[in-house]
Amino acid sequence: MSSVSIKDVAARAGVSPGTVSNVLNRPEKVATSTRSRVERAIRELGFVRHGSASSLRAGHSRTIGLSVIDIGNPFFTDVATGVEDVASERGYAVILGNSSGDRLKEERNLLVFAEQRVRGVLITPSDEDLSRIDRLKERGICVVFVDHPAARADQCSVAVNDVTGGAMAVTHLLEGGARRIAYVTGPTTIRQCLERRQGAERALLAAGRTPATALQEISMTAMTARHGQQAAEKLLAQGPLPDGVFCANDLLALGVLRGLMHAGVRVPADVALIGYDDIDFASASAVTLSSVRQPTHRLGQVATELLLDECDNPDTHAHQQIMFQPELVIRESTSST
Amino acid sequence: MSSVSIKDVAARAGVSPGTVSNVLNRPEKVATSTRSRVERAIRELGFVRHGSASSLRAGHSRTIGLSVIDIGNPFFTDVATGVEDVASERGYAVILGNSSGDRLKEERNLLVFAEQRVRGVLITPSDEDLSRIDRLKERGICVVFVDHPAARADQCSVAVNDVTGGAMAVTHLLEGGARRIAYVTGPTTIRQCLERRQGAERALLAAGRTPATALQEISMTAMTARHGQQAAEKLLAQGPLPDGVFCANDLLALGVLRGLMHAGVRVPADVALIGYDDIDFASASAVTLSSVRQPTHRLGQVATELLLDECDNPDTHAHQQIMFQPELVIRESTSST
DNA sequence: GGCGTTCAGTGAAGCGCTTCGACAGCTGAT
DNA sequence: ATCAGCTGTCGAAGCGCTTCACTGAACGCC
Repeated sequence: MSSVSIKDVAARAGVSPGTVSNVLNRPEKVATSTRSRVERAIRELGFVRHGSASSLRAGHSRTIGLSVIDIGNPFFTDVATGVEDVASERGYAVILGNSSGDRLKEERNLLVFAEQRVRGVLITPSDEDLSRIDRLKERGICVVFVDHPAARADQCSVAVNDVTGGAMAVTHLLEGGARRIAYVTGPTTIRQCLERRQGAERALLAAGRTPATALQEISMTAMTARHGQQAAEKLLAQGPLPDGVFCANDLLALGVLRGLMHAGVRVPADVALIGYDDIDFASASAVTLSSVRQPTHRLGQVATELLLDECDNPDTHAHQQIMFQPELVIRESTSST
Repeated sequence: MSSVSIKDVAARAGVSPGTVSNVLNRPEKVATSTRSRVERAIRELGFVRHGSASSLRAGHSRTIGLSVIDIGNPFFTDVATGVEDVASERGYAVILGNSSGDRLKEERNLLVFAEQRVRGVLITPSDEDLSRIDRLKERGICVVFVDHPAARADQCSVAVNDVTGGAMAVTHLLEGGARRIAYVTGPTTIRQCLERRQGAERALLAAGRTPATALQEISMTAMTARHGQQAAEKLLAQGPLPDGVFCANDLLALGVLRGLMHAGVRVPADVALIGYDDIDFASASAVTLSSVRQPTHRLGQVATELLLDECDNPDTHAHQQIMFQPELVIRESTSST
């Protein structure tokens, strides 16, 4: 059973193993008649190239590693499908690693990638210490950052501008007539949360407002719907309600929405509400949720293209730090009409 | 640069390459003092075992392939994390393949798996023609079905009982006092939709009702929130409202909820509503959604354990077709109190 | 002291593939 | 007739590892 090797194919086609390898890897070097003879033998024997042998000899594999923080998060899922699309189209396999934000797990994943001698790695780093990334590069493995702008010019990255996104959201609230705005966010150690807040402040300044007085921040320990509901309760308890609420992600926003509705607050009539990420469920809630959409799928595609370009053309490759722009999605929760 | 091989380690530790290999693979065969000397050399040189060379020689790799229908679906995402957990704990890498329900893409993924000589494959088959699965097994690659009960005894599988789930949901509606029940479903070609309906009918019969008159089916072309909302509009247009609605998934249910609320129908006071899958957002909606939860994460874990057992102990391994039971999750949308 | 036994470690063979220098056969220019 | 320049194919070397038959040394035991 099984294990048809290149030799068997060669014997059947009456050529040498080297020629079979040429058919596989540089078909243009082989005369048409020989080629079709070999191809027939391959089909007849059901030959499948042995990837390990191939990459052992060739010195590189046709796999890439993808290490993300949480594959359960729709954001990363979308990124992953983008990666998968491009990779599989180019004949690459994707090895998935989920770090759960755990430094140790991430390191273990990177080790697995190194053992598999992946061609390159796509990674959303789980923290700012990038020494382990350098170690990969010393090994000759290309690395592209995903959703993390590279600080260095010798490093590709793709990310989405969170400052712009925050500004868009708050500008939209202001244009809808909001005066006092609350920013419901997760842990302030998260870069995205911080930058979205910066954007919010920038929007207030641009509208001639003072962030210190016009913006109230509610920081929660996690970014789930449950925490959003708690945030709403906090808002309700704290005295006069803001008339616009910007949440650092949609889950928080859905929680806030639920909390406000339970208290009889009307959205958007009493309070306008906007989230971030535009997850599927933003358009499924009782009051559909305005949000800021990121080109997640494209993020994965472009990251993969950059990575494969860097691998295939190490000399001509120009490192790029690509920053995508988010997009405002207006729905019922901010449409006061 | 880089590329520290087993030979370099051997030279540094003053042993033969074979001994280094033993330290890596059968540490108990090596004297403690030698072992620690080798381990130090490994650390000092930053040696990383070459997976391709290893699996070429050993005849099998430490990777498994996971082919799912839609990694964007939270169901599969949860399964994937379960798989990843077990695999990475046992030192296996997971190669991800997304078929998007496309037969061709699935076949391409399986080819990639075969080239990588994965140890085994976990697959949610995208259709019922399983000949390509047999071809894999001829190659000596173990296969475990995920969310698809195997019809054959020589094949492992894990799945969740959809008939039971459907019955649970409808029994719950009946116990809450519902008399006329609507089943909002997706395309009737989907096995899950059919079986959940069978469960619904079984529950009605058990309660002494006639499915033909007590159950009204609304079949939509897709299972999204938008389609759910359309289903609600259909229900509203069709005359007397049912007093219980069972949806084949949560997205449909959220759409129905939204459609009913917009029309001023109170949930659960006027209509009780239950979904399926217990996605995160079920507990985040304006009226939290009762649902049927499946042990998705566990599904992935168990599937992987079965697979690795079959790989590691081909002789003693007993094929199993495991059927998990779903679990009822009661929330506001069915709590008439 | 000779003998079997166990324990540690050796080293060569070879997994299936790619690569590259060698070479045969041919064409067309000299 | 000779030769340079191709094109197409061959075949051996070797990628880094595991495996296994083997060698020595150490240790009782009669």
